[in-house]
Amino acid sequence: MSVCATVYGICPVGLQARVSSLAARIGGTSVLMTLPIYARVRTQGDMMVESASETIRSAPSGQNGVGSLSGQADGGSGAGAAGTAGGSAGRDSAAGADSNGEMSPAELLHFQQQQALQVARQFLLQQASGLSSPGNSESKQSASAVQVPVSVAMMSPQMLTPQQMQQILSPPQLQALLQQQQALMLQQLQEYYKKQQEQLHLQLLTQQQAGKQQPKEALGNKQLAFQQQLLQMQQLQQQHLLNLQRQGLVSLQPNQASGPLQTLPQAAVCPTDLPQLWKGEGAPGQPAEDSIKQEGLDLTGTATTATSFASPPKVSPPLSHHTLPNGQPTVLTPRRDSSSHEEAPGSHPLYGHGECKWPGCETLCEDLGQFIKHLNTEHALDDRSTAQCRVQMQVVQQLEIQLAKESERLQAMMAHLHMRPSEPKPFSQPVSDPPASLLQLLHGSLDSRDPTLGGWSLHLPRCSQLNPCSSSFSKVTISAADSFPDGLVHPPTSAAAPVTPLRPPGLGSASLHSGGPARRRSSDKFCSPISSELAQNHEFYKNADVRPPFTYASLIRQAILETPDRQLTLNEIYNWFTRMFAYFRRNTATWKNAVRHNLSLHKCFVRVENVKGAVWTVDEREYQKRRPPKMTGSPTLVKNMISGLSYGALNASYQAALAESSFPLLNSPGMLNPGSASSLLPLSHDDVGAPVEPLPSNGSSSPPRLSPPQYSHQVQVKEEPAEAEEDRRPGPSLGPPNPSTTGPPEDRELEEELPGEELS
DNA sequence: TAGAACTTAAACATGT
DNA sequence: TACATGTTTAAGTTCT
Repeated sequence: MSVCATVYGICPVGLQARVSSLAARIGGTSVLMTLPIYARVRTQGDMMVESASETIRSAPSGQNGVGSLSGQADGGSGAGAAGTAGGSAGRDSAAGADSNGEMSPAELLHFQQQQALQVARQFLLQQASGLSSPGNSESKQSASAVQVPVSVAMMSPQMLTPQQMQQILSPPQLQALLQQQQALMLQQLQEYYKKQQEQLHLQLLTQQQAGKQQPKEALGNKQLAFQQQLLQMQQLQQQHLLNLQRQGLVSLQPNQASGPLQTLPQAAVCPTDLPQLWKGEGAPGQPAEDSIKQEGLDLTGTATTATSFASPPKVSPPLSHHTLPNGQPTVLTPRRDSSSHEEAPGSHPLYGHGECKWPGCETLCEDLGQFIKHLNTEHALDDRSTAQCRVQMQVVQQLEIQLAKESERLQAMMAHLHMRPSEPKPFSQPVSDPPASLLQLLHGSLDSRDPTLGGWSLHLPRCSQLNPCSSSFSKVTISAADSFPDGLVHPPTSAAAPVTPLRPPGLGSASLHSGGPARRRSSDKFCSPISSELAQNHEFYKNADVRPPFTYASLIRQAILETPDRQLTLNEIYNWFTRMFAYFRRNTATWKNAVRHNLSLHKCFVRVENVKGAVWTVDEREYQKRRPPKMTGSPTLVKNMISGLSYGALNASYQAALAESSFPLLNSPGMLNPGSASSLLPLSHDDVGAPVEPLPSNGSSSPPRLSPPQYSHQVQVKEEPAEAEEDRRPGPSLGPPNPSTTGPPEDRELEEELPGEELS
């Protein structure tokens, strides 16, 4: 049996130990884990984004942050060389950078875009004769401004961690949503990139006429700018693809790069002339032969690009390199993977598949040495290289901004669709994603292009940068094949079971800490419809060695309430635990003691002498009473708390909560009117989804001795001894209310004393 | 930081 | 005596 660990997810703190122990428990069994791909590694690209001018000086190879995914096993020599060159270039250009240092990124980008247009103009002027103008007709229709489709937001689920999404959505919903996202994204991506390319093409065409007066001298720089603009688009595309990958929409394994990836590039394939322009323009300093050399290879057919995109790296380097329509040295994920496989240690971030991956270059280099030579000659310190670095920075920055925006939009959408309007809290206080961490995640996205990361499995270690728990994660093997599009690993077992994430479905943020003892309290205490969750994920808990995200008390209660007569012997409770949860089948040592302990400790469990011995029942009133933590004061406070608690409940059992399409807590009169707890409905909210029989029938049908002792009055029979005991206990409880003097079971004592006022 | 809730472990008592 | 059951205490963790 495969073991599903509950460790994935953003576990704020302290899960590490748990994870470790869990990992230990899992032992030799196959482990499926869902890990949020919270890769967070600061790459050169990141740095560059952070400080533009600085980066130019120090990270000339920052383009890797976006483009080069090929292994950088050796980043040393080659990168070092490039770095040196670029570094000096940056230094030299520092003056230039400083000169326009006042320019904001947006302005800079605008300026660059204008530059690109001018370049295109000039370039077209120059090449007017040789360049056929295909797509004249099509160009007109795509004159709309370049917009990032809304769906882009869907591509950055990093904004919402998988956990958050899980908390918000039930597994089926989550899956459905993800599927929709996938379809929508792919579709929109296709349209988007098509538009982008068409627009660029249009720009070129339109400039053909307008730009005839432009002086040729500025051509070089403007070509560069245009190049950069194209690069931007390509990188955006890459980013989107990466996001897709992160979501699991795109397989992590190269050989799994199937449908989505294949369709995407196909659609994204640009008109053949565009790459030609890209190459044909040939950077001023770039040997014409280089550009010409490659034109013929990749730009000939889109079909080729499409196939090479998804196909394993066996494709000839040149071909594989033009997987992206733009003719850009694409580094799409499949290729990245392949790169990681193929590229020997002695690779360079700017060198892969026998090509120079400098933006727009793609010069074929037989070996690293030749590449280095090429790098030093063609991409040496000059204005062009510097500008390209600068643009690369801007690209990264823009991508981040864009991702942030779209991710926020996604959040808002999710909030709107799945959360109560009255509950903005869940998003206002995300589990782990304040705006800052949003950027971190965004960084992570970009970082994922870090060529040093051989594969996506490397997300694990990087997780540590977000969460201290990750070190444990790294011990666990993550199988990409096991990942579902929703980014979760679903329980390997029980095909019959609902699509449940590996993490106990009800495991929200709270259960992430489930390693920890008290984590579940919010879930179980506050109306998590444990019964419905158990009903829905019965198979999961039954088969997966996952600790249920409920407290012992809630589980015991559930066990008891599930029986017709609402009473169980201790042994039956044991049996229920073992029957329902694989976890308790394995870890027998402690939990039985804990069960007994809880039965004794909590006042809500009442021992009833029965014919066949002692049985345990639930005093629902007491159980409800103990739920709300100390709450005093104003109704608003209470309301706020309820709101917050409902989020906790959602965390704990988002699935069940959504299934019920309402927040039990909010709907529970008992909760809203704690004072009326005594008038609790026969079935608490927890029982909403439970297959509990009608009370009367149960009561009547149950053995005579003690009619359903579910409620206090019923329990009285057996409670007598208990009460008597309590009476005997440090007396004050019955005398003048003096909680402080109550005996050890404060639980019972205290609760007795603040029945109504507690929440009023 | 304190307190509450929870888990875990253990000692002890009682009954079978 | 061994085991199951039940009570109680204490320590530790996590969250609020």
